[in-house]
Amino acid sequence: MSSTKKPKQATRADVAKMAGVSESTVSYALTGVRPISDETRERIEEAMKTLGYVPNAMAQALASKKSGLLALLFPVGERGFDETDFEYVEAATAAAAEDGYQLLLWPNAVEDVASLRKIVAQGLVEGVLLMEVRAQDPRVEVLRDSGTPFCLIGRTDDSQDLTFVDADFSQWGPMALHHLLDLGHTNIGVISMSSDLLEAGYGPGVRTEKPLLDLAKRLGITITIKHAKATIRAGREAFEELTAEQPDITALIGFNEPALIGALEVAGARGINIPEDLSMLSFGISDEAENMTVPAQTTIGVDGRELGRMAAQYLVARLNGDKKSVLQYLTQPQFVDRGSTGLAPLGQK
Amino acid sequence: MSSTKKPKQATRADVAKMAGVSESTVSYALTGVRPISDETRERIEEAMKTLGYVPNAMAQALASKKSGLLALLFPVGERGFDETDFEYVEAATAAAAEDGYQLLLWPNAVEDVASLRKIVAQGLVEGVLLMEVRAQDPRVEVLRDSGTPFCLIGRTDDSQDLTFVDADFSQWGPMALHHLLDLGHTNIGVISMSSDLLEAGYGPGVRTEKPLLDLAKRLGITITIKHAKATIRAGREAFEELTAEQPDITALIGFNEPALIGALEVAGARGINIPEDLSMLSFGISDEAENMTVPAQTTIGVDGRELGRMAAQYLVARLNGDKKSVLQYLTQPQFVDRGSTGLAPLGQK
DNA sequence: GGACAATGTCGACACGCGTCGACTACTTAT
DNA sequence: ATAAGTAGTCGACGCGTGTCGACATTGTCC
Repeated sequence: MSSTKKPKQATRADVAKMAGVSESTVSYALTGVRPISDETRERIEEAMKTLGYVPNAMAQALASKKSGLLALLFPVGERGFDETDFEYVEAATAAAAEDGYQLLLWPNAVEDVASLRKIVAQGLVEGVLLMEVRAQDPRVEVLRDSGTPFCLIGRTDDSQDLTFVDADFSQWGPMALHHLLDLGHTNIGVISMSSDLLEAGYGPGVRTEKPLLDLAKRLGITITIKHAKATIRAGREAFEELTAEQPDITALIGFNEPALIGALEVAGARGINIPEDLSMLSFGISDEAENMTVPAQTTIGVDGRELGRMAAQYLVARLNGDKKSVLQYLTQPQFVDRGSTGLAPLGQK
Repeated sequence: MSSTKKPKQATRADVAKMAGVSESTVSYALTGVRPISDETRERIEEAMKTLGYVPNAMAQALASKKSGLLALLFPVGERGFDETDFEYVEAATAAAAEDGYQLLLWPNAVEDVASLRKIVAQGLVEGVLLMEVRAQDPRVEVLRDSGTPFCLIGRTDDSQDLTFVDADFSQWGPMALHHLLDLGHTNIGVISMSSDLLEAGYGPGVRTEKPLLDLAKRLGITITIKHAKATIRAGREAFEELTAEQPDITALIGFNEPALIGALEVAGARGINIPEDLSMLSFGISDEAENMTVPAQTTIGVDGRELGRMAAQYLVARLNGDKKSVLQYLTQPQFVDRGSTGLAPLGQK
């Protein structure tokens, strides 16, 4: 019967005693800060193995002032996690691990500044990764004057002094318009994210729409935007409203994955063929989401893995004392043609 | 210019000095373990406030052997997070917070037993919550003989000695069958999750299918199961195969949200009306997902919040020294009628 | 032969906190 | 008046590490 008693973790003292050396020698064998003879090292390592010794994380952290922990502030009660989020969480975790750091997802509401302040003050984590950053984000201020290194995934309006990685959303609209204009589309509908998110200053929404609208005006393209919540149902309604208002649109840009699926459903039910009758182009759909829409969507998006990896690396750079250099990174949009766009049906050549 | 210098955190010594008391007095003022005069307490609290004192988490943990941290092992490289997962993560976080614990999501692959062993050995977390539990899960053994208290969300095949919360999946199939049989359905299709998950021993799949098939045989109901990956595309294909093989099915049970959406799309395109031509019933769709399907689905599922809350509470109970009592909880299935089932079309009355 | 550096090891202390034992100044029961 | 508490406080120590200074040993270069 395997008793589930508390198997008291062996300590450095135990290892030292068993190996017949002093405690500091054990330390140096572990860290390599000072040379140790191969002979002694072997004895120590054997003792560690038979005792199942693992250094106590908290004692290590206390003594060295380095916990090896990074926090990824994990938004709760918000827009849910989509595939892209997953991608960069995974990539950031892996990148942090490569540098010897553990990345923890710390559930925390965006508004809960008090908890955040306590988290960084109690010194458990060495650095913080912030996602779902808003245009004006109260958390940034807290982090800034806490002295804790941090890196944003996204950015605030006023971020020239900050460390961040973000997608270059300003290019998404123009890139999409040029592509569609080349195909002859001059009347384009957009199904974007909910107005709530925009008003809260959600970066991807804010930064994308304006350049898109500005360029459309310059190019003489008619744009009609519908904002929808991130549900299939909302997407259906948005598509119906959109086509009712503007029956002549020949192309649709989607920036809201669930809503896009809803739009596709309605289009399918109406016998609208894609791309023959209607071109479709989606923002921000990840590779994993490719199978989530039928037909697959031609996409302008971001490499989530790249973002996550860069974020972790920037943060680690700050931890390693790089206080001076500007660490800011904007990923170029990725255009993936999956055949959901084609020549405009009226063929104005 | 707000300098971003390291504002060295005040320590207990600083507070003691400013308040003119000993360090231990500061401690007792904080913990209340021993009485402190109101007068001194006020001086101390004022000092703490002006110094911005927050106890150092690692020192506290080291001295008290209590870190106040719980880990929720967060599966990476797996089936993604769905809405229900979110629900119980959120609920568990909240429940843990109520008992004074922080719940961290610790990204960790299910197979990465070595990391897990290190995590619990280094003593950073006091307890562990395990999700995505498999029928045979190597992590359980590691936790068991590490002595770290843990609680499963889900269970293994051999879990009579373990602490867990889980949905009572064995009831889902029978409940669904009785409901459908009452409506006159005797030929039922099922679109379930991918075979990969089942073979890996993914509990919800395994525990649901057998009772469903057994009861169907007893009742003389024809069941045809298709396994599909969790994508809309796979759901479309599954539905097409299913209806090709069994053109006479009058009801469809879905246990795979994305695939279900795909099935709905195909059904819609074929002009199949729900529930007039085909009844549909879904397993495990959460309230949040209600808007993700059109029409909304009649559902047999689980209250994710309840699960998460119970899991956290059970774990905390173990931490508080409750070693003896059996802490195991199976949630009753929740039936929510959203009108997607109706009388079988052939009307065998 | 001695000066010097490099190698290998030990002891002592600090990190910031929890907590035990002891001590003082009272209060209450005897 | 004495014993027996109780409230309030202090000093010392321990938690398990990292790391600095000191020391002994060995090798190297003139």
